[in-house]
Amino acid sequence: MQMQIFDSVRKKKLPFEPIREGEATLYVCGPTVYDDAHLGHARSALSFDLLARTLQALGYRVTYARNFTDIDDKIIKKINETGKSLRELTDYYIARYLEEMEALGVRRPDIEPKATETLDAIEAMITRLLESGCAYRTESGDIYFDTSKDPLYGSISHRVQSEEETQSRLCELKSGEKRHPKDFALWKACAGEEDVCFDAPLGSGRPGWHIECSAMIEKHFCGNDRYTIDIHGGGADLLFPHHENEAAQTRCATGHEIAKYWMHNGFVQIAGEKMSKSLGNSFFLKDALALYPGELLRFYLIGVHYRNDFNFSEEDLAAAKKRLDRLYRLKQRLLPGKAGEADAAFREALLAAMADDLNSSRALAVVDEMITVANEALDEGRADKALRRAWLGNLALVDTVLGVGGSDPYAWFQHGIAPEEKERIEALIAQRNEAKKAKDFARADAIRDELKTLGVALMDTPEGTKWEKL
RNA sequence: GGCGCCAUAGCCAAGUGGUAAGGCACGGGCCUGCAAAGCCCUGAUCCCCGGUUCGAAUCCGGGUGGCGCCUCCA
Repeated sequence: MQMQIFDSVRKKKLPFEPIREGEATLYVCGPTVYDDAHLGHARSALSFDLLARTLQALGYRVTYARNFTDIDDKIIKKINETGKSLRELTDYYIARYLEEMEALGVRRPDIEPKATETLDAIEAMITRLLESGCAYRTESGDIYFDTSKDPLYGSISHRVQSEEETQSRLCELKSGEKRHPKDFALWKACAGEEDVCFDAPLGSGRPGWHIECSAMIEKHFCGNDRYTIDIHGGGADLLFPHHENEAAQTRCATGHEIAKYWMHNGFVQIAGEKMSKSLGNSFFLKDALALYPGELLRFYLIGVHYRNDFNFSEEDLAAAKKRLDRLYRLKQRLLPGKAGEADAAFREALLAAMADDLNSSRALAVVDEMITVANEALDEGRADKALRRAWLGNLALVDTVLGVGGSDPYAWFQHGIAPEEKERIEALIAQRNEAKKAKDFARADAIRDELKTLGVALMDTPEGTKWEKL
């Protein structure tokens, strides 16, 4: 099956033709670890988790890297505010990030490079840029990339600067500082006591943000003479200037393009507005995960195509919960039982949706239709062992490709119930069944109402009474 | 100011030239002691105007509305 990818530089869907047959190399811009992750970080991680899973399901050998920016102005600011060490602070947020991503079912990338562990490659790349004249040093000791040296600068974001803008801004530039408004720092000279500096042949200082990704990619991937990696991903806000700058650095330092395809995920919005740290309207994952199962958040978030904006709302989340419940009810009907091979037509439809630029929304519709067909056959008593095994196989495939539906259905419906509470609920259900047996329906209904006030819904089935936490 | 994205039933959301997937909610039905669950049935001509075409939600032009990038940002 042919994977189609929407390339955000060429702005169209293209067949994915990797640098090396049967392999796929992926690099995604990860978080700057100075604060808790929010739903936007989850969206990005989830989008590219789906990409990695899909490519794997299509038979590619995937090498996936996602970085941690662990040296940056904001991190330094926070260190100075809190009195913590750089490592203390960044290790803490990295651990939190990884925990939260795990709760969302995001698989760990193969490579998780940190800026502070890539200084050798960063310095090597800056040195090359200085030697080739693509970078220059200012009086203060900072090193800047000279965007005017790259004729292809702007080709990633399609941004062309107007002459006027360039002229007017140029006048404001102080002498001794950067030469052009679009030039950006590769290396920042040590700014004193409050700064975090590394000793380097370039002079004591620290790397700029953009150079780290280029250096990491060069360090961990080899590519061919035209591209270093197949796919570069990240949030839509990184297209400019971050990715433009990355591309320029790599182009000037190595003579080839950094990536063959670029993919950018849309934003998570709260009440129709972009959620961001600077706007102060962040919905942090730690708060979301305290309220909802990670798997539900995942299911909710992948219900919208990755390139569209996602508007978060509690109502929509509740609807997503009901939709996922349906999957787990089917699974409950099929268990205990062994999963066999997934149905060929189902597999084809699911993978076709995902291979089409990660159409997870369509993939979920395929799953819903499968659930309906299975329930229908089950209702009509024509579900033989082979069918049941295939359906469990389908659900296993959904778990592999989409990362949802892999939990135990009982655990799913009884999320957050304490053992003693569970005992009490089951005792009440036993009493109700006694009453039902004695045809004392008034008492049976009274017990059901009592359970309802505890947030427990009952379902009488041929296999006994099932219950769910609402 | 420059550049870009989006606008589909009450809500969420696929669909990128051939006469509108799926989910939630609503209503009706089957099933059930009654429910719940499950299944069946029921709903939109796709923001507005104009154009291209045998044919457009899908292409082009012009509006209106929302959002984003241009500074750190997933």
